[in-house]
Amino acid sequence: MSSTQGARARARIEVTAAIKDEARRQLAAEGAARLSLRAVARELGMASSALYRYFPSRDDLLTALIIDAYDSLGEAAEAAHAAVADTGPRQRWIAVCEAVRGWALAHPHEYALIYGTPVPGYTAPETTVPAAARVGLLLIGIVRDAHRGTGLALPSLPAELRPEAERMAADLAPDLPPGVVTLLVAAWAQLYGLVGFELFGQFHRVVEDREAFFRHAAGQLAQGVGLVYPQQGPASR
Amino acid sequence: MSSTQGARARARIEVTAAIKDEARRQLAAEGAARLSLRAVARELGMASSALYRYFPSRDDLLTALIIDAYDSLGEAAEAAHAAVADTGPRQRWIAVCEAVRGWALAHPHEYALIYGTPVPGYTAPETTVPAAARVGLLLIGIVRDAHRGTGLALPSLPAELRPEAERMAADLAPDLPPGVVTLLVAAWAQLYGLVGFELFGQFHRVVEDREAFFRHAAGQLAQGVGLVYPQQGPASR
DNA sequence: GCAAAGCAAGAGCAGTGCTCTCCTTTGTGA
DNA sequence: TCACAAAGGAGAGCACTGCTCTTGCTTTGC
Repeated sequence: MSSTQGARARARIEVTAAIKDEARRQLAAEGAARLSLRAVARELGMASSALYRYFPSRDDLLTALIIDAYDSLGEAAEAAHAAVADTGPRQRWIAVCEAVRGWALAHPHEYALIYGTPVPGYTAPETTVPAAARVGLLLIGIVRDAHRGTGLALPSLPAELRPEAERMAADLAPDLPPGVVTLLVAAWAQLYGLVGFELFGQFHRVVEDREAFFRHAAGQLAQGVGLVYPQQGPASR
Repeated sequence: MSSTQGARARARIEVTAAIKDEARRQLAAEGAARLSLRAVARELGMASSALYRYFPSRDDLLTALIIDAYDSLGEAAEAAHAAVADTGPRQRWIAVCEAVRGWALAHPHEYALIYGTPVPGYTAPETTVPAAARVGLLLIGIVRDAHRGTGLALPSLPAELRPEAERMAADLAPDLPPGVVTLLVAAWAQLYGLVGFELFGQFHRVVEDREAFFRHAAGQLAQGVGLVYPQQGPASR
Protein backbone atom coordinates (compact mmCIF):
# COMPACT_ATOMS: atom_id res chain seq x y z
CA MET A 1 0.00 0.00 0.00
CA SER A 2 1.17 3.45 -0.75
CA SER A 3 0.09 4.87 2.60
CA THR A 4 2.21 2.49 4.60
CA GLN A 5 4.97 2.64 2.05
CA GLY A 6 7.69 4.37 3.88
CA ALA A 7 7.98 6.39 6.99
CA ARG A 8 10.61 8.10 4.91
CA ALA A 9 8.28 8.94 2.06
CA ARG A 10 5.76 10.30 4.50
CA ALA A 11 8.40 12.36 6.22
CA ARG A 12 9.46 13.76 2.89
CA ILE A 13 5.95 14.89 2.11
CA GLU A 14 5.61 16.46 5.51
CA VAL A 15 8.90 18.29 5.33
CA THR A 16 8.16 19.50 1.83
CA ALA A 17 4.83 20.86 3.03
CA ALA A 18 6.44 22.48 6.05
CA ILE A 19 8.97 24.22 3.83
CA LYS A 20 6.26 25.51 1.53
CA ASP A 21 4.18 26.69 4.46
CA GLU A 22 7.01 28.60 6.02
CA ALA A 23 8.00 29.99 2.65
CA ARG A 24 4.45 31.14 2.05
CA ARG A 25 4.43 32.75 5.46
CA GLN A 26 7.56 34.70 4.62
CA LEU A 27 6.23 35.52 1.18
CA ALA A 28 3.03 36.92 2.64
CA ALA A 29 4.95 38.89 5.24
CA GLU A 30 7.80 40.29 3.18
CA GLY A 31 7.30 39.62 -0.49
CA ALA A 32 9.02 37.38 -2.97
CA ALA A 33 12.19 39.39 -3.18
CA ARG A 34 12.84 38.94 0.52
CA LEU A 35 12.05 35.26 0.59
CA SER A 36 15.23 33.63 1.82
CA LEU A 37 16.01 29.94 1.76
CA ARG A 38 18.29 30.35 4.73
CA ALA A 39 15.60 32.07 6.74
CA VAL A 40 13.13 29.31 5.93
CA ALA A 41 15.64 26.67 6.98
CA ARG A 42 16.47 28.60 10.12
CA GLU A 43 12.82 28.86 11.06
CA LEU A 44 12.42 25.15 10.51
CA GLY A 45 15.46 24.33 12.59
CA MET A 46 17.38 22.70 9.79
CA ALA A 47 20.58 23.42 7.97
CA SER A 48 20.13 25.52 4.85
CA SER A 49 21.92 22.91 2.80
CA ALA A 50 19.37 20.28 3.79
CA LEU A 51 16.67 22.31 2.16
CA TYR A 52 18.21 21.70 -1.22
CA ARG A 53 17.24 18.04 -0.95
CA TYR A 54 13.64 19.20 -1.35
CA PHE A 55 13.91 22.17 -3.68
CA PRO A 56 16.93 22.24 -5.98
CA SER A 57 16.92 26.02 -6.05
CA ARG A 58 15.14 29.08 -4.83
CA ASP A 59 13.38 29.37 -8.15
CA ASP A 60 11.93 25.91 -7.76
CA LEU A 61 10.49 26.88 -4.41
CA LEU A 62 9.03 29.96 -6.04
CA THR A 63 7.53 27.88 -8.82
CA ALA A 64 5.76 25.73 -6.26
CA LEU A 65 4.40 28.81 -4.57
CA ILE A 66 3.31 30.25 -7.89
CA ILE A 67 1.28 27.18 -8.76
CA ASP A 68 -0.31 27.20 -5.33
CA ALA A 69 -1.17 30.86 -5.72
CA TYR A 70 -2.80 30.32 -9.10
CA ASP A 71 -4.81 27.48 -7.64
CA SER A 72 -5.80 29.47 -4.60
CA LEU A 73 -6.97 32.34 -6.77
CA GLY A 74 -8.78 30.01 -9.13
CA GLU A 75 -10.50 28.30 -6.26
CA ALA A 76 -11.64 31.60 -4.76
CA ALA A 77 -13.02 32.72 -8.11
CA GLU A 78 -14.78 29.41 -8.69
CA ALA A 79 -16.31 29.47 -5.24
CA ALA A 80 -17.59 32.99 -5.73
CA HIS A 81 -19.01 31.98 -9.08
CA ALA A 82 -20.71 28.91 -7.70
CA ALA A 83 -22.38 31.03 -5.04
CA VAL A 84 -24.22 33.06 -7.68
CA ALA A 85 -24.49 30.37 -10.35
CA ASP A 86 -28.22 30.82 -10.73
CA THR A 87 -28.13 34.52 -11.50
CA GLY A 88 -27.60 36.30 -14.79
CA PRO A 89 -24.30 36.41 -16.65
CA ARG A 90 -23.68 39.99 -15.75
CA GLN A 91 -23.97 39.36 -12.03
CA ARG A 92 -21.79 36.27 -12.34
CA TRP A 93 -19.17 38.19 -14.28
CA ILE A 94 -19.05 40.88 -11.64
CA ALA A 95 -18.90 38.29 -8.87
CA VAL A 96 -15.85 36.66 -10.44
CA CYS A 97 -14.15 40.01 -10.92
CA GLU A 98 -14.80 40.93 -7.32
CA ALA A 99 -13.49 37.59 -6.18
CA VAL A 100 -10.25 38.21 -8.05
CA ARG A 101 -9.93 41.62 -6.45
CA GLY A 102 -10.79 40.28 -3.02
CA TRP A 103 -8.24 37.52 -3.25
CA ALA A 104 -5.61 39.97 -4.48
CA LEU A 105 -6.23 42.32 -1.56
CA ALA A 106 -6.03 39.43 0.87
CA HIS A 107 -2.85 38.01 -0.67
CA PRO A 108 -1.02 40.96 -2.16
CA HIS A 109 2.40 39.40 -2.36
CA GLU A 110 1.12 36.20 -3.87
CA TYR A 111 -0.80 38.25 -6.40
CA ALA A 112 2.35 40.17 -7.17
CA LEU A 113 4.17 36.90 -7.60
CA ILE A 114 1.85 35.70 -10.34
CA TYR A 115 0.71 38.91 -12.02
CA GLY A 116 3.46 41.36 -11.18
CA THR A 117 6.95 41.72 -12.50
CA PRO A 118 8.35 38.32 -13.35
CA VAL A 119 11.29 37.26 -11.21
CA PRO A 120 14.37 38.08 -13.29
CA GLY A 121 16.08 35.18 -14.95
CA TYR A 122 13.07 33.08 -14.22
CA THR A 123 10.63 31.75 -16.79
CA ALA A 124 7.54 29.99 -15.53
CA PRO A 125 7.53 26.35 -16.55
CA GLU A 126 4.59 24.96 -18.51
CA THR A 127 3.48 23.30 -15.29
CA THR A 128 1.85 26.52 -14.22
CA VAL A 129 -0.41 26.80 -17.27
CA PRO A 130 -3.43 24.76 -16.11
CA ALA A 131 -3.62 26.47 -12.76
CA ALA A 132 -3.17 29.87 -14.38
CA ALA A 133 -6.05 29.28 -16.77
CA ARG A 134 -8.78 28.71 -14.22
CA VAL A 135 -10.05 32.28 -13.93
CA GLY A 136 -9.94 32.70 -17.68
CA LEU A 137 -11.99 29.57 -18.21
CA LEU A 138 -14.54 30.82 -15.75
CA LEU A 139 -14.98 34.08 -17.65
CA ILE A 140 -15.23 32.24 -20.95
CA GLY A 141 -17.91 30.01 -19.48
CA ILE A 142 -20.01 32.96 -18.36
CA VAL A 143 -19.89 34.55 -21.77
CA ARG A 144 -20.64 31.21 -23.39
CA ASP A 145 -23.77 30.83 -21.29
CA ALA A 146 -24.89 34.30 -22.23
CA HIS A 147 -24.24 33.54 -25.87
CA ARG A 148 -26.28 30.34 -25.75
CA GLY A 149 -29.06 32.00 -23.80
CA THR A 150 -30.21 35.40 -24.85
CA GLY A 151 -27.47 36.02 -27.31
CA LEU A 152 -24.70 38.54 -27.24
CA ALA A 153 -24.51 41.65 -29.31
CA LEU A 154 -22.14 40.86 -32.16
CA PRO A 155 -19.28 43.34 -31.98
CA SER A 156 -17.75 44.75 -35.10
CA LEU A 157 -14.35 43.39 -35.95
CA PRO A 158 -11.85 45.30 -38.09
CA ALA A 159 -10.58 43.32 -41.06
CA GLU A 160 -6.95 43.55 -39.96
CA LEU A 161 -7.78 41.71 -36.77
CA ARG A 162 -9.99 39.02 -38.24
CA PRO A 163 -7.31 36.33 -38.76
CA GLU A 164 -5.95 36.78 -35.26
CA ALA A 165 -9.43 36.83 -33.78
CA GLU A 166 -10.29 33.58 -35.52
CA ARG A 167 -7.10 32.01 -34.32
CA MET A 168 -7.78 33.02 -30.73
CA ALA A 169 -11.37 31.83 -30.93
CA ALA A 170 -10.27 28.47 -32.31
CA ASP A 171 -7.86 28.08 -29.40
CA LEU A 172 -9.99 29.37 -26.56
CA ALA A 173 -13.67 29.02 -27.42
CA PRO A 174 -14.52 27.69 -30.89
CA ASP A 175 -18.21 28.05 -30.18
CA LEU A 176 -18.04 31.80 -29.64
CA PRO A 177 -17.84 34.48 -32.32
CA PRO A 178 -14.24 35.64 -32.88
CA GLY A 179 -15.16 39.22 -32.12
CA VAL A 180 -16.47 38.25 -28.72
CA VAL A 181 -13.40 36.20 -27.88
CA THR A 182 -11.21 39.17 -28.75
CA LEU A 183 -13.16 41.43 -26.41
CA LEU A 184 -13.01 38.76 -23.76
CA VAL A 185 -9.24 38.51 -23.86
CA ALA A 186 -8.95 42.27 -23.68
CA ALA A 187 -11.37 42.45 -20.75
CA TRP A 188 -9.40 39.74 -19.00
CA ALA A 189 -6.22 41.79 -19.23
CA GLN A 190 -8.04 44.96 -18.26
CA LEU A 191 -9.44 43.33 -15.15
CA TYR A 192 -5.91 42.73 -13.96
CA GLY A 193 -5.01 46.29 -14.80
CA LEU A 194 -7.68 47.51 -12.41
CA VAL A 195 -6.63 45.12 -9.67
CA GLY A 196 -2.95 45.77 -10.16
CA PHE A 197 -3.30 49.53 -10.03
CA GLU A 198 -5.20 49.36 -6.78
CA LEU A 199 -2.80 46.86 -5.28
CA PHE A 200 0.42 48.51 -6.36
CA GLY A 201 -0.57 51.92 -5.11
CA GLN A 202 -1.29 53.65 -8.38
CA PHE A 203 -4.70 54.70 -7.10
CA HIS A 204 -3.12 56.42 -4.13
CA ARG A 205 -4.79 59.82 -3.80
CA VAL A 206 -6.79 59.15 -6.93
CA VAL A 207 -9.46 56.61 -6.07
CA GLU A 208 -10.74 56.50 -2.51
CA ASP A 209 -13.89 54.39 -2.49
CA ARG A 210 -12.22 51.57 -4.31
CA GLU A 211 -14.86 48.99 -3.66
CA ALA A 212 -17.57 51.00 -5.39
CA PHE A 213 -15.21 52.09 -8.12
CA PHE A 214 -14.22 48.55 -8.88
CA ARG A 215 -17.77 47.28 -8.94
CA HIS A 216 -18.63 49.92 -11.48
CA ALA A 217 -15.55 49.21 -13.57
CA ALA A 218 -16.29 45.48 -13.51
CA GLY A 219 -19.78 46.26 -14.77
CA GLN A 220 -18.29 48.29 -17.60
CA LEU A 221 -16.04 45.39 -18.42
CA ALA A 222 -19.07 43.10 -18.57
CA GLN A 223 -20.80 45.56 -20.84
CA GLY A 224 -17.72 45.71 -23.01
CA VAL A 225 -17.89 42.00 -23.80
CA GLY A 226 -21.61 42.25 -24.46
CA LEU A 227 -23.09 41.26 -21.12
CA VAL A 228 -25.82 43.85 -21.05
CA TYR A 229 -27.96 44.94 -18.22
CA PRO A 230 -30.12 42.92 -15.86
CA GLN A 231 -31.16 40.57 -18.62
CA GLN A 232 -32.13 36.98 -18.18
CA GLY A 233 -33.79 34.93 -15.55
CA PRO A 234 -36.34 36.15 -13.05
CA ALA A 235 -35.71 39.81 -13.57
CA SER A 236 -34.28 41.21 -10.41
CA ARG A 237 -31.46 43.40 -9.27
CA MET B 1 29.06 82.38 -12.09
CA SER B 2 27.53 79.08 -11.53
CA SER B 3 29.18 77.41 -14.52
CA THR B 4 32.71 78.13 -13.38
CA GLN B 5 31.73 77.57 -9.82
CA GLY B 6 33.59 74.49 -8.90
CA ALA B 7 35.49 71.87 -10.77
CA ARG B 8 34.27 69.82 -7.87
CA ALA B 9 30.61 70.61 -8.41
CA ARG B 10 30.93 69.79 -12.08
CA ALA B 11 32.68 66.56 -11.30
CA ARG B 12 29.91 65.65 -8.92
CA ILE B 13 27.29 66.17 -11.58
CA GLU B 14 29.27 64.13 -14.04
CA VAL B 15 29.86 61.25 -11.66
CA THR B 16 26.22 61.24 -10.62
CA ALA B 17 25.20 61.03 -14.25
CA ALA B 18 27.71 58.28 -14.93
CA ILE B 19 26.35 56.26 -12.03
CA LYS B 20 22.81 56.66 -13.24
CA ASP B 21 23.80 55.76 -16.78
CA GLU B 22 25.59 52.61 -15.74
CA ALA B 23 22.75 51.73 -13.39
CA ARG B 24 20.24 52.21 -16.19
CA ARG B 25 22.36 49.99 -18.39
CA GLN B 26 22.30 47.24 -15.81
CA LEU B 27 18.62 47.80 -15.18
CA ALA B 28 17.83 47.42 -18.85
CA ALA B 29 20.02 44.35 -19.14
CA GLU B 30 19.07 42.45 -16.02
CA GLY B 31 16.15 44.06 -14.26
CA ALA B 32 15.78 45.97 -11.05
CA ALA B 33 16.26 42.98 -8.78
CA ARG B 34 19.71 42.34 -10.19
CA LEU B 35 20.84 45.91 -10.08
CA SER B 36 23.87 45.90 -7.83
CA LEU B 37 25.62 48.93 -6.39
CA ARG B 38 28.85 47.03 -6.24
CA ALA B 39 28.62 46.05 -9.87
CA VAL B 40 27.95 49.65 -10.87
CA ALA B 41 30.93 50.82 -8.86
CA ARG B 42 33.10 48.07 -10.31
CA GLU B 43 32.16 49.02 -13.84
CA LEU B 44 32.96 52.65 -13.09
CA GLY B 45 36.30 51.72 -11.56
CA MET B 46 35.53 53.09 -8.15
CA ALA B 47 35.17 51.62 -4.71
CA SER B 48 31.65 50.61 -3.80
CA SER B 49 31.79 52.71 -0.68
CA ALA B 50 32.49 55.82 -2.74
CA LEU B 51 29.19 55.42 -4.46
CA TYR B 52 27.36 56.15 -1.24
CA ARG B 53 28.57 59.73 -1.46
CA TYR B 54 26.21 60.14 -4.39
CA PHE B 55 23.29 57.90 -3.49
CA PRO B 56 22.76 57.20 0.21
CA SER B 57 21.23 53.81 -0.54
CA ARG B 58 20.22 51.48 -3.28
CA ASP B 59 16.65 52.64 -2.97
CA ASP B 60 17.67 56.21 -3.64
CA LEU B 61 19.36 55.15 -6.83
CA LEU B 62 16.18 53.30 -7.77
CA THR B 63 14.09 56.36 -7.03
CA ALA B 64 16.22 58.40 -9.39
CA LEU B 65 15.78 55.77 -12.08
CA ILE B 66 12.03 55.64 -11.45
CA ILE B 67 11.63 59.37 -11.95
CA ASP B 68 13.70 59.22 -15.11
CA ALA B 69 11.57 56.34 -16.37
CA TYR B 70 8.31 58.19 -15.73
CA ASP B 71 9.71 61.19 -17.54
CA SER B 72 10.95 59.13 -20.43
CA LEU B 73 7.57 57.47 -20.79
CA GLY B 74 5.75 60.77 -20.45
CA GLU B 75 7.97 62.34 -23.05
CA ALA B 76 7.39 59.50 -25.50
CA ALA B 77 3.64 59.76 -25.01
CA GLU B 78 3.66 63.52 -25.40
CA ALA B 79 5.75 63.32 -28.55
CA ALA B 80 3.40 60.77 -30.05
CA HIS B 81 0.46 62.94 -29.14
CA ALA B 82 2.00 66.04 -30.61
CA ALA B 83 2.55 64.22 -33.87
CA VAL B 84 -1.18 63.68 -34.32
CA ALA B 85 -2.40 66.77 -32.50
CA ASP B 86 -4.56 67.89 -35.39
CA THR B 87 -6.58 64.71 -35.70
CA GLY B 88 -9.69 63.62 -33.82
CA PRO B 89 -9.74 62.66 -30.15
CA ARG B 90 -10.11 58.99 -30.92
CA GLN B 91 -7.00 58.87 -33.06
CA ARG B 92 -5.09 60.87 -30.50
CA TRP B 93 -6.21 58.55 -27.73
CA ILE B 94 -5.06 55.52 -29.67
CA ALA B 95 -1.78 57.19 -30.52
CA VAL B 96 -1.03 57.82 -26.85
CA CYS B 97 -1.96 54.24 -25.94
CA GLU B 98 0.31 52.90 -28.64
CA ALA B 99 3.11 55.15 -27.48
CA VAL B 100 2.81 53.75 -23.98
CA ARG B 101 2.92 50.22 -25.32
CA GLY B 102 5.83 51.01 -27.61
CA TRP B 103 7.84 52.57 -24.85
CA ALA B 104 7.08 49.62 -22.58
CA LEU B 105 8.24 47.11 -25.18
CA ALA B 106 11.41 49.11 -25.75
CA HIS B 107 12.13 49.50 -22.02
CA PRO B 108 10.60 46.44 -20.37
CA HIS B 109 12.58 46.58 -17.15
CA GLU B 110 12.01 50.26 -16.69
CA TYR B 111 8.33 49.74 -17.27
CA ALA B 112 8.36 46.95 -14.71
CA LEU B 113 10.08 49.28 -12.31
CA ILE B 114 7.31 51.84 -12.42
CA TYR B 115 4.20 49.76 -13.11
CA GLY B 116 5.16 46.33 -11.88
CA THR B 117 5.52 44.93 -8.40
CA PRO B 118 6.77 47.63 -6.07
CA VAL B 119 10.21 47.00 -4.65
CA PRO B 120 9.61 45.53 -1.18
CA GLY B 121 10.15 47.85 1.71
CA TYR B 122 10.20 50.73 -0.69
CA THR B 123 7.57 53.41 -0.97
CA ALA B 124 7.89 55.91 -3.77
CA PRO B 125 8.44 59.41 -2.44
CA GLU B 126 6.09 62.21 -3.45
CA THR B 127 8.86 63.41 -5.75
CA THR B 128 7.73 60.91 -8.35
CA VAL B 129 4.16 62.20 -8.55
CA PRO B 130 4.53 64.93 -11.18
CA ALA B 131 6.50 62.74 -13.54
CA ALA B 132 4.07 59.89 -13.01
CA ALA B 133 1.07 62.03 -13.89
CA ARG B 134 2.16 63.04 -17.36
CA VAL B 135 0.44 60.29 -19.32
CA GLY B 136 -2.72 60.67 -17.25
CA LEU B 137 -2.85 64.38 -17.93
CA LEU B 138 -2.49 63.69 -21.62
CA LEU B 139 -5.47 61.35 -21.61
CA ILE B 140 -7.54 63.80 -19.59
CA GLY B 141 -6.69 66.53 -22.08
CA ILE B 142 -7.86 64.45 -25.01
CA VAL B 143 -11.18 63.71 -23.39
CA ARG B 144 -11.55 67.34 -22.39
CA ASP B 145 -11.08 68.44 -25.98
CA ALA B 146 -13.69 65.97 -27.10
CA HIS B 147 -16.04 67.19 -24.43
CA ARG B 148 -15.60 70.82 -25.40
CA GLY B 149 -15.96 70.01 -29.08
CA THR B 150 -18.68 67.67 -30.09
CA GLY B 151 -19.64 66.58 -26.62
CA LEU B 152 -19.32 63.20 -25.03
CA ALA B 153 -22.15 60.83 -24.42
CA LEU B 154 -23.05 61.20 -20.74
CA PRO B 155 -22.57 57.81 -19.13
CA SER B 156 -24.96 56.57 -16.51
CA LEU B 157 -23.57 56.65 -13.01
CA PRO B 158 -24.91 54.46 -10.23
CA ALA B 159 -25.98 56.39 -7.18
CA GLU B 160 -23.56 54.55 -4.89
CA LEU B 161 -20.62 55.83 -6.92
CA ARG B 162 -21.78 59.39 -7.32
CA PRO B 163 -19.96 60.90 -4.29
CA GLU B 164 -16.70 59.22 -5.22
CA ALA B 165 -17.07 60.20 -8.86
CA GLU B 166 -17.64 63.82 -7.90
CA ARG B 167 -14.62 63.74 -5.65
CA MET B 168 -12.43 62.33 -8.39
CA ALA B 169 -13.72 64.82 -10.91
CA ALA B 170 -13.04 67.72 -8.54
CA ASP B 171 -9.47 66.50 -8.13
CA LEU B 172 -8.63 65.56 -11.67
CA ALA B 173 -10.84 67.47 -14.08
CA PRO B 174 -13.48 69.75 -12.58
CA ASP B 175 -14.70 70.70 -16.02
CA LEU B 176 -15.64 67.14 -16.97
CA PRO B 177 -18.76 65.26 -15.93
CA PRO B 178 -18.05 62.95 -12.97
CA GLY B 179 -19.23 59.91 -14.89
CA VAL B 180 -16.69 60.56 -17.62
CA VAL B 181 -13.85 61.03 -15.16
CA THR B 182 -14.71 57.71 -13.56
CA LEU B 183 -14.59 55.94 -16.90
CA LEU B 184 -11.35 57.71 -17.66
CA VAL B 185 -9.64 56.50 -14.51
CA ALA B 186 -10.81 52.97 -15.19
CA ALA B 187 -9.61 53.12 -18.78
CA TRP B 188 -6.27 54.41 -17.60
CA ALA B 189 -5.82 51.39 -15.35
CA GLN B 190 -7.08 49.04 -18.02
CA LEU B 191 -4.57 50.38 -20.50
CA TYR B 192 -1.79 49.30 -18.19
CA GLY B 193 -3.44 45.91 -17.78
CA LEU B 194 -3.18 45.37 -21.50
CA VAL B 195 0.43 46.52 -21.66
CA GLY B 196 1.45 44.59 -18.56
CA PHE B 197 -0.08 41.33 -19.73
CA GLU B 198 1.77 41.53 -23.00
CA LEU B 199 5.01 42.52 -21.37
CA PHE B 200 4.96 40.03 -18.54
CA GLY B 201 4.20 37.09 -20.76
CA GLN B 202 0.57 36.52 -19.89
CA PHE B 203 -0.34 36.61 -23.59
CA HIS B 204 2.11 33.82 -24.31
CA ARG B 205 0.32 31.33 -26.55
CA VAL B 206 -2.85 33.39 -26.31
CA VAL B 207 -2.39 36.51 -28.40
CA GLU B 208 -0.03 36.33 -31.37
CA ASP B 209 -0.63 39.44 -33.44
CA ARG B 210 -0.26 41.72 -30.49
CA GLU B 211 0.09 44.90 -32.45
CA ALA B 212 -3.29 44.53 -34.11
CA PHE B 213 -4.87 43.23 -30.94
CA PHE B 214 -3.65 46.19 -28.95
CA ARG B 215 -4.80 48.71 -31.51
CA HIS B 216 -8.25 47.23 -31.38
CA ALA B 217 -8.30 47.12 -27.58
CA ALA B 218 -7.14 50.74 -27.40
CA GLY B 219 -10.01 51.65 -29.69
CA GLN B 220 -12.41 49.87 -27.37
CA LEU B 221 -10.96 51.78 -24.48
CA ALA B 222 -11.54 55.03 -26.36
CA GLN B 223 -15.11 54.00 -27.01
CA GLY B 224 -15.53 53.14 -23.37
CA VAL B 225 -14.80 56.69 -22.28
CA GLY B 226 -17.10 58.04 -24.95
CA LEU B 227 -14.67 58.80 -27.77
CA VAL B 228 -16.81 57.50 -30.59
CA TYR B 229 -15.86 56.74 -34.11
CA PRO B 230 -14.11 58.93 -36.67
CA GLN B 231 -15.81 62.05 -35.42
CA GLN B 232 -13.05 64.61 -35.88
CA GLY B 233 -13.07 68.19 -36.80
CA PRO B 234 -15.98 70.51 -36.16
CA ALA B 235 -18.32 67.92 -37.61
CA SER B 236 -21.16 67.18 -35.27
CA ARG B 237 -23.01 63.99 -34.75
C1' DG C 1 47.33 80.05 4.51
C1' DC C 2 44.64 77.04 6.67
C1' DA C 3 40.64 74.85 8.64
C1' DA C 4 36.67 72.63 6.96
C1' DA C 5 34.22 70.16 3.92
C1' DG C 6 34.08 66.71 0.07
C1' DC C 7 35.56 62.59 -1.62
C1' DA C 8 37.95 58.05 -2.29
C1' DA C 9 39.48 53.67 -0.65
C1' DG C 10 39.82 49.64 2.27
C1' DA C 11 38.38 46.64 5.81
C1' DG C 12 34.68 44.62 7.88
C1' DC C 13 29.75 43.03 9.24
C1' DA C 14 25.81 40.44 8.40
C1' DG C 15 23.37 38.50 5.16
C1' DT C 16 22.38 35.79 0.57
C1' DG C 17 22.23 31.33 -2.91
C1' DC C 18 24.52 27.41 -3.69
C1' DT C 19 28.11 23.45 -3.60
C1' DC C 20 30.92 19.94 -1.61
C1' DT C 21 32.16 16.69 1.66
C1' DC C 22 31.28 13.81 5.48
C1' DC C 23 28.27 11.18 8.29
C1' DT C 24 23.94 8.92 9.82
C1' DT C 25 19.58 6.88 8.91
C1' DT C 26 16.60 4.11 6.23
C1' DG C 27 14.84 0.68 2.95
C1' DT C 28 15.70 -3.37 0.33
C1' DG C 29 17.48 -7.59 -2.07
C1' DA C 30 20.34 -11.67 -1.53
C1' DT D 1 19.50 -11.66 8.79
C1' DC D 2 22.64 -8.75 7.07
C1' DA D 3 25.21 -5.94 3.68
C1' DC D 4 24.89 -2.23 0.71
C1' DA D 5 23.01 1.53 -1.75
C1' DA D 6 20.12 5.41 -1.54
C1' DA D 7 18.32 9.40 0.96
C1' DG D 8 18.75 12.87 4.09
C1' DG D 9 21.16 16.06 7.37
C1' DA D 10 24.98 19.13 8.91
C1' DG D 11 28.91 22.07 8.41
C1' DA D 12 32.36 24.52 6.00
C1' DG D 13 33.23 27.33 2.33
C1' DC D 14 32.81 30.30 -2.08
C1' DA D 15 31.39 34.32 -4.24
C1' DC D 16 28.32 37.68 -3.93
C1' DT D 17 25.18 41.52 -1.83
C1' DG D 18 24.03 46.35 0.86
C1' DC D 19 25.94 49.11 4.02
C1' DT D 20 29.13 51.32 7.73
C1' DC D 21 33.28 52.99 9.70
C1' DT D 22 37.85 54.62 9.69
C1' DT D 23 41.70 56.50 7.40
C1' DG D 24 43.73 59.39 4.51
C1' DC D 25 43.90 62.91 0.54
C1' DT D 26 42.19 66.99 -2.23
C1' DT D 27 39.54 70.87 -3.17
C1' DT D 28 37.08 74.86 -1.45
C1' DG D 29 35.91 79.06 1.06
C1' DC D 30 37.13 82.30 4.49
